[in-house]
Amino acid sequence: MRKPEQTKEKILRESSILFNTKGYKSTSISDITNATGYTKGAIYRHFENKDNLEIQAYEKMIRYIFTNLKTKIKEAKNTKDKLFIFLNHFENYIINENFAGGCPLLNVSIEVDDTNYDLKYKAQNTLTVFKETIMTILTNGKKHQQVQSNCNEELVASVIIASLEGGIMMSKLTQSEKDIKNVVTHLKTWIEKDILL
Amino acid sequence: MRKPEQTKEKILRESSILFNTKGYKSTSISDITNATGYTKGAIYRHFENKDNLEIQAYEKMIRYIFTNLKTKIKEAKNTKDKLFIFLNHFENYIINENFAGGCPLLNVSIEVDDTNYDLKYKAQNTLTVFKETIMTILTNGKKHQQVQSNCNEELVASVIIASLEGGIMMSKLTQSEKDIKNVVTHLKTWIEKDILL
DNA sequence: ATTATTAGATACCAATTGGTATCTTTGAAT
DNA sequence: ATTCAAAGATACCAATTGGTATCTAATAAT
Repeated sequence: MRKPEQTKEKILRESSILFNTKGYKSTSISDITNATGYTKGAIYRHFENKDNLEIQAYEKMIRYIFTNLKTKIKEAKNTKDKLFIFLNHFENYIINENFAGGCPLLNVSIEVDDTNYDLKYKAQNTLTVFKETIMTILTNGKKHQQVQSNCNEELVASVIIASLEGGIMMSKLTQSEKDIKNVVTHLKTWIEKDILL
Repeated sequence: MRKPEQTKEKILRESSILFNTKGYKSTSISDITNATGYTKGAIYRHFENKDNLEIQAYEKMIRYIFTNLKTKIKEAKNTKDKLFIFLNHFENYIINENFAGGCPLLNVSIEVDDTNYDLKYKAQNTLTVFKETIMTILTNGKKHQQVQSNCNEELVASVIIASLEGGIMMSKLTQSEKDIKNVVTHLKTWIEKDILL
């Protein structure tokens, strides 16, 4: 009962967890063979090399995240709900058990240097999409008279994402939900007071 | 003309740069011999093992940072100046050329897992000191009627540090000062409006 | 000047790394 | 039932890893 598609999926699934917890460079091929039960032969049949596996694993994580996030945001009716869904999503990197290792974007951003060209490029793209997601919510909010007209979308996007990512870093380090919760609490008050109408 | 003290200093100096740019795990002993011009023999005479070198290098960076930061904060007369010095310090991780690799705390926090016990402990301690620095400024500010009496010091400390670290991550990734500047701009307005009296 | 000590260089080590070539097994098509 | 391409296992490879043992050279004490 051989199912090559399932094999590739399992390799991607297990290596994603390893990459996002141990780190990309620190995860060896043999770590992945141990986790999956497959051998090198199986891995190198489905992936050109380790770099390629890293990129596909990262893309799979991000695709999963955005799929979830975008549908939830679409379902939300007003600007406030949409923004709060965004906040809750990041809070979940710490609160929710099945996001082992925290935010994939944060992890890759810190780990990559100029030698990891492709992975860095993917992460840059992720950040752009995150920022644009928030900016679009705010711009649409303005149109529907739900956001203050003097709101600087780009600045707000920077601030929201930065706070959340930093909060995740702090909470992961201290193994406590305290900091990310402080951040989310503050962002919610700030949004209601200074951004929404 | 052999100066063992200087040798150790040079090894620490060069490896600090490598650890903070390439990453701790990704920096090999031979990277360090190349950078310093010394050989393995010299390194292992001064440092028990690589883990120990990593820790001493991290501690040296943090000690340097806190020494600078604390004197500057002490020199500042009022709460606002003290807090702004803190912000400017983090902004410098991106703006200033001689902070290659960004914030050592952020880098270590993301890289370590449970196997890097000592380094993780050091980073946890760094974060605590950062938070306490801000909280002390705020508490003293309250005493001198410069900070609003309902200010939640712990929350403000979380938010300031999280935003700054996240901003650094974003600016490092995009190789642009935009995000960290957005964050600092916002924090300054927020502090003046909602924290100071 | 000789000696003792220590700093640093050299030469090695086993283990692990990513990667490849080859072999065996599986399952679908004939 | 046989054939055949593809999936995955096995066995290898050179390069690199952190680490050690040993050797040489430099300095300080005598």
